[in-house]
Amino acid sequence: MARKTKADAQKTLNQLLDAAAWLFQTQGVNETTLNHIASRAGVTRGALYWHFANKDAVIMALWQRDAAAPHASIVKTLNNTRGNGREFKQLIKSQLGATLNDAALMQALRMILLGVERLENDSELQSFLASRHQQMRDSFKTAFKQLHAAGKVPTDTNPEALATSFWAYLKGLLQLHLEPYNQDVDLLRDGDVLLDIWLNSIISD
Amino acid sequence: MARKTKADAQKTLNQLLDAAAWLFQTQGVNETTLNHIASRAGVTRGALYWHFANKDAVIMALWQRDAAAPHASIVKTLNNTRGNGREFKQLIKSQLGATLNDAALMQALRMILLGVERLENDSELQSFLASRHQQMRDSFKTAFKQLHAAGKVPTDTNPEALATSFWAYLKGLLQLHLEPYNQDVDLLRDGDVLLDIWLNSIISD
DNA sequence: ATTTACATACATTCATGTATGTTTGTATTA
DNA sequence: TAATACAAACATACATGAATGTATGTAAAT
Repeated sequence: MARKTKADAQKTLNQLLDAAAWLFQTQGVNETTLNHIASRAGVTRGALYWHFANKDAVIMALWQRDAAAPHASIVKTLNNTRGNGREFKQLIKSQLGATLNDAALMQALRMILLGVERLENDSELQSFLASRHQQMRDSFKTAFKQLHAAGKVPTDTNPEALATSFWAYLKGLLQLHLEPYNQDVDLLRDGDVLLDIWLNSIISD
Repeated sequence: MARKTKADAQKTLNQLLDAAAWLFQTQGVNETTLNHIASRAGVTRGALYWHFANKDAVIMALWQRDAAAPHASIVKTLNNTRGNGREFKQLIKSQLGATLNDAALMQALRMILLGVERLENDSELQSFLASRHQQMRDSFKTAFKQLHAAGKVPTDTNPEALATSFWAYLKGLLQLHLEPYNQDVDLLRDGDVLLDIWLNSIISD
């Protein structure tokens, strides 16, 4: 009803994003309606439509707030990787640990890895997500090219294939971790072991 | 309008499933409505509701028709694996190839790997899919226990962890293959190479 | 005074589920 | 074997609810 101060408005915006993140995680993205989000944030859809154009905009804003910085950091780190095997392994494991412990980031990841189908949609969100995926894939490619040049990975294997392989492995692990199906996969507990299975078999120190 | 013979009814049932599979693949499961399915099958929702209780029932019927047999075959084969490394690798690669070339099965897989979010839903479909996942995971566990007992995998690593690792890898590869994001991952072309990266690094002949 | 930051109200569309109607295949009976 | 009853295999119609988007109202900050 009453107009809020600019700080208050920013606060409700964050409350909307918090509500969205929580709902996306607990009931899924597709099952979450704008009314759910607004209600849980203690406002009406009017407020939501003031801050966001639609649901896709909420999703992208969530990414910007919670995942953009960590994502950029990881990409940058990977791109700066020298061909040091031990360092790379350490880096991956610490980054995974940090990711798993960042609740907001994990919610964003869950959203991306599990929550978005949208094939033909050709929406802005679609290309938005595609570009983030591409950034990660590319940074892994350059990292593995470095390792390849330094002779830390089997030289008879295409470094791009290795990058694809590891990227698939990472996504698969996160998938298992996030899926409700199997409760026995817990990366917080077994992440290092599982990563080592791939890393130590492929990359030398 | 008119009543059909029993064979005709079975035909429309299959047409409904075909339509559902096509739509699930091209527009996604969540975006596909019962009306879409019925229209594409050349009938009305009345026919669909005659054959299926709801959308979940359609999904499960699709699995039964297209994926149940291959799935059971793979599970059985894995469970019967002796600790022969070379044989296991060959088996995996041939099974993946057969899977990729089975269009109907791939549609079902896409549905399962990409198309179903449904977390809290606690539906029959949810537990249905969970049980198939469990069957696959379990069969990989027994296979890797055999390989472990035969000394074909690093004996200092828990065979269950190896099974989880490979299962994650497989799911990740299929994910990359199916996702619209990256067109450059094609398992039909690179599947053997990518599988070998993991298999040859972990399993000895 | 004007614009911000919402709440409220409205219009519309769409998806689901169910109820009912209709035709014809099929079994039953005489 | 022909008439009849029943049920299968749908189509049609309806009732309902939910979600979206937009338009409008409004109180306070600036």
